[in-house]
Amino acid sequence: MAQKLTLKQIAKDLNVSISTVSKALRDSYEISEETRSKIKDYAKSKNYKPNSIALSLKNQKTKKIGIVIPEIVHHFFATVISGAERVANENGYQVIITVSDESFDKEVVNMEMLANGSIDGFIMSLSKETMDKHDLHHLREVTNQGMPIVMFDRVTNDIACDKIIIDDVAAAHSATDFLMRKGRKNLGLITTVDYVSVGRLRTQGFKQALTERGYECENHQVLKIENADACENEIEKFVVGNNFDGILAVNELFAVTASKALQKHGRSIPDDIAIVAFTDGMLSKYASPTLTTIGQKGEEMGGIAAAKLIERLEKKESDSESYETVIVKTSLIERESTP
Amino acid sequence: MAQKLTLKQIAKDLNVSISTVSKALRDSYEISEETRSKIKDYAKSKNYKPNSIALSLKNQKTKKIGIVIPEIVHHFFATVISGAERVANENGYQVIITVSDESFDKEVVNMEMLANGSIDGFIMSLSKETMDKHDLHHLREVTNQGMPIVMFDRVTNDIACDKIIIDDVAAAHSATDFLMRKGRKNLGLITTVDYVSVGRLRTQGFKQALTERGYECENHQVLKIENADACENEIEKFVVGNNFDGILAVNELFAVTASKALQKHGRSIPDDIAIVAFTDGMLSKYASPTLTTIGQKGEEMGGIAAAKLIERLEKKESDSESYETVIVKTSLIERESTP
DNA sequence: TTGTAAGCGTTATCAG
DNA sequence: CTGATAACGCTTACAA
Repeated sequence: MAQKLTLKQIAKDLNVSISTVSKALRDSYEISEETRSKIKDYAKSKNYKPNSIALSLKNQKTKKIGIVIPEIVHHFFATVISGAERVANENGYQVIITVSDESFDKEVVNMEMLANGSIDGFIMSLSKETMDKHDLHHLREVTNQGMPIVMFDRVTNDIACDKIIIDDVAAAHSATDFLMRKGRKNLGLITTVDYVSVGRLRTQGFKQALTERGYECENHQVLKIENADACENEIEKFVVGNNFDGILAVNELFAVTASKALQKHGRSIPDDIAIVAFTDGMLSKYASPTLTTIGQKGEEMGGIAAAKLIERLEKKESDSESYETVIVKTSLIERESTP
Repeated sequence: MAQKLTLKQIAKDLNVSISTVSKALRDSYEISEETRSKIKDYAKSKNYKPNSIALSLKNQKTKKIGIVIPEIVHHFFATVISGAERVANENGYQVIITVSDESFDKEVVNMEMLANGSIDGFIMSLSKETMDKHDLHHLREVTNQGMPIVMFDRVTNDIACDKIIIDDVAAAHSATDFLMRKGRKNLGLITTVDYVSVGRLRTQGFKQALTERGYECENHQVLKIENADACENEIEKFVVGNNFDGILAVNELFAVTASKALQKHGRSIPDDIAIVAFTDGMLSKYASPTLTTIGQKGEEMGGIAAAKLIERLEKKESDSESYETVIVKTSLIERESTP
């Protein structure tokens, strides 16, 4: 069990000073060709790798990015991580993941742990509880220290930072429009409670599309789900008890649940009732019938978030205190659940 | 943008020495009640948090665990991360995630990066390519340095480390048995190529169960999928072209694909043909019909892996060079795809 | 009770 | 061309 090789050890083994070793390995012109290659050969043969912790301390940067998400066992967030990880790696960064479990307290604790020098910046999506309480002191503390944050999906305008979102209003609007163009007139929306920003915005887009076409959007056409784990009965009652010919759902889970409930009651999809869902994940592709979805481009959002963050980390600080909001285009992926 | 607070800064602000501050904050008996509370109050008011990088360097331990997995957008691996992250956090550790994308080279690079002091130990599942080439030098290098590895799911016996697996042979055996007890006589297996350890072992369990009951397992009863991204046609041909009344699939994706192909050809599930799949994920719960599965307990495996690793990290080194293999019990979750 | 100094592994500055 | 020294932030003998 060979001890980890350090500059000191190499210096001792080769009877030179530590700084000579350091310089030789970094190809300094100050070191003679001879010693340089002697040292480099030795280092290579022993597979020397500089200690990244020491470098972090010295350089005051860790080359690590903290990702804070509400959940990891969730297709959308997993794709975001995937995209962020890829771009981070391409730029010599690594990602540290923490999960808030939709809890404000866990979000605070996780961010405090990471902010103590472990990382250079954050990529995050707010927990439900944080959005509900709207307590953002932990985020302010981080930005006040000069540590940049890039938010995605569930964001807030009350923190100075870059944001990566999809245009939820427009996407919901165009999906609703799509259903109406297919001749559907009685539309139902299955969404989340309003404090979840994406749910609220999608609801807004849905309603806008309806009123623009002169439909009134009665309250009973919108179902707001508080707890996704126990939504089955609610959704069944909603879709079966109303005379819809089209459904828009803000995520796959709500959509599949609705689809199954409808089929159980003998309704045919898409003939009797069409379904469009947000989030293009596994369920949509493999449900029966397959679901028409609005792709959320998680991979892309994650990649952009990482790129933005790294860009900010690497440019001379102090300049450009202007933050940007990137809106990632969504696209409708038509499958069997719409005619 | 307040600069990050350090001991040095506190010492200067309060006109004491750095070590006095350090000791006071750690409640050393050496420091007088008065200075101690003065320092602690000040630190608290300014929200001082020790720099974790400096601590890592000093203590030669990072309190970080590296997780190396083949894929992250994959329900099973996501659950493993979730379990590992939870247990790690409970013990004051954080997790750094890297993804090999099933590539040997990426696995090597990722592990080398992390092994340079960034983490205290690894939790990992081998990439397909690594299993295929069976080149394990990067793993040996890590263990030779005295850095522990805990492997899960896709493991090898050629590295001295703890392992967390399910009993794939037994699970496949009992699932096959289950189908036979339901009166099914013509069974098909959809599995992966043999170098993926779990695929090989599950195939073995399947065959064992058949021969024990006196069936011969002809080759055409086993379909080995090389590339999961393009398996649709292969699976369709296999399940439709043979006269099966039962199918065992080594993952959900193969199972759902088979299910849809069969339904397309007018076969009824489970009446004409029953299906059992490994991995209890989203697809199984929401497919039509819902799938009977063998739960793989990813969350539990991740938790055990983290616990084992942390246990090894925190016990006096040198002792106990004996490694353990934990076999996590699986359970059959019966749903609509079996009678 | 407080402070000084060495050390963790690096790099950078400056002296020899 | 090579080496000693300080610094990054923290802990801990040891000195005062």
